[in-house]
Order: sequence, then structure tokens, then C-alpha cells
Amino acid sequence: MLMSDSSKGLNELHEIEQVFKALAHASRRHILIVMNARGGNMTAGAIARRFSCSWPTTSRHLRMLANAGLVTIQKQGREWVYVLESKTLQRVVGEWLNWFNVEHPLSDLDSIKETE
Amino acid sequence: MLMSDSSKGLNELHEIEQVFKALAHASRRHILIVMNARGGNMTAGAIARRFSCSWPTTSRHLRMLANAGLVTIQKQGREWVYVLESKTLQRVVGEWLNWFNVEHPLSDLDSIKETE
DNA sequence: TCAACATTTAGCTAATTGGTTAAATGTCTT
DNA sequence: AAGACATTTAACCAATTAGCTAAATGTTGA
Repeated sequence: MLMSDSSKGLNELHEIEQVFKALAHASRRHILIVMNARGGNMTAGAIARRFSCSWPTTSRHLRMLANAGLVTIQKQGREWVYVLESKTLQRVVGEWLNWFNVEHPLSDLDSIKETE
Repeated sequence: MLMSDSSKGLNELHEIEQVFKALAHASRRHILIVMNARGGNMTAGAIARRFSCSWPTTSRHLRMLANAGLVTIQKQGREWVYVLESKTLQRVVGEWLNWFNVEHPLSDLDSIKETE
């Protein structure tokens, strides 16, 4: 998909937003860790059985992870297989974190007016 | 402070929880980025002036960042200087993220049938 | 086609969060 | 001591979130 620099910037901001919101809840972080430990692929049922909350609640957590791009879904018959997208997780969080490694010239952000 | 292994584990979980909750809001991530760009030290006023929301709102965001250990406070006269703790940020988020780099022994369980 | 299965979606409520304005706390200057 | 200054805390309200139960969707197999 072609897009302008500013659209790309907005999309990146949106991605960061979705990812950090998804990571804000302990259950969702836990789901990612469990999926990772089990090789990155699990059915919804296998995930839901590991948690004490109801299936619909886990289902919604999974949807939020999917919206953030941290998992993808592959329907296989009547099972839905969730696939951990650890590359996306690494990229989005890692790149954000990297801002705090680099020396940034003051002039970069100094002129930006916050408007939120 | 001395503590048992399990207490240490609980404290680490608590730290992760606080940090990811703090990072869940765009304004708080923004505050960290601005502080970093300005060298890691800013007064509450200098921070608050950059945002369009009211001072008490920014003040609360700062308190949440402080509770997570991502900033510390140094009172200097009538000014409160906030200090970015980028080491803590790097350590907590980086170590969590690192789980998704490593091959975990549990992934051997992948071949074991889950449902029973 | 019917029933059992795997899972999500709908609809509701309780708890949490983020925003506001007004009052309070503590410091500096004269 | 008085008043300006820097900032937080208190109290309140609106929006969002996370949990639940019940109903719906789509799949498999007799």
C-alpha cells in the first residue's frame, strides 16, 4: 500500500497505541507468554482452559491482541487457531524502547507543540 | 532489602504490572519521550506547559509514572524536578520482551496433545 | 437433518480511568 | 507577615474496560 509520510507516521502511532493498550492487561500479557512457551500456536479453547475467567472474556482479550496485530487467526474447521506474531511484538515495542537508547538532539522535539 | 525468592518474584510481577499500565496511555508515553529528548530532567511546570490538558491531569500522569519507577522526583525549592529513569524502563520492558527472543524448554511440550 | 461441539457476539453491570475545577500545601520575595 | 508562585490533592463526572450469562454462528459427524 502506498501512503504519504504523514499517513505512515499516523499508522505507526496507531499501531503503538494498540500494542501498548493490549499489553496493559496482565491476562493479555499472560496469554502471549503462554502462547510463546507452547511454540506460538494454540487454539482458542486451549488458551481459554488455562485461565480462570470465562471463555467470552478470554475471547475478547484475544480479539484485542488480534486488533493490535500481536496474534493472527487461522480458522481450521471448528477450531480457531491463534498464532503469536512475536516479530510484530518485538518490532513495535523494541523500536519504541529504542528511543531511550539513542542520544537525541534537543532540537528534534524541542519545537514540537503538544496538542493532545 | 532481603526477601525470599517468591517475594522477589511477586515484586517483579508487580513492577511489570505498574510499568505496562503506566505505558498504556499515550500522554504518559509522550511525557517520557519529551523528557528523554530534553536530557531526562524537567520540572513539573515545563512538562505540564507542553500538554493541552490541565495541570492536575499531567500531575496525576506523573505520579503514575513515579509509582511505576519510570521517573523519580527531586524537590528543589518550590519546583519539583522529575528525573527520567530510562534504565528502569529499559530493564523492565526489555527483560519482558526478551522472553519472546529466547527458545524456551517448554516449547518442547508443543508435541504433546493438549486436550484431554 | 439433528445434535454436539468450538467459539464468538450481544447485552448487561461493576470497577477503573482520565478529565475537569476548586482547595490545599509548601516556598520564595519583599 | 503577605502575597505570588509551583505544584499537588480533593471531589466529582463521563467514558472506557473487564467481567459475567445467555444467545448466536458456524462445523462436524451420525
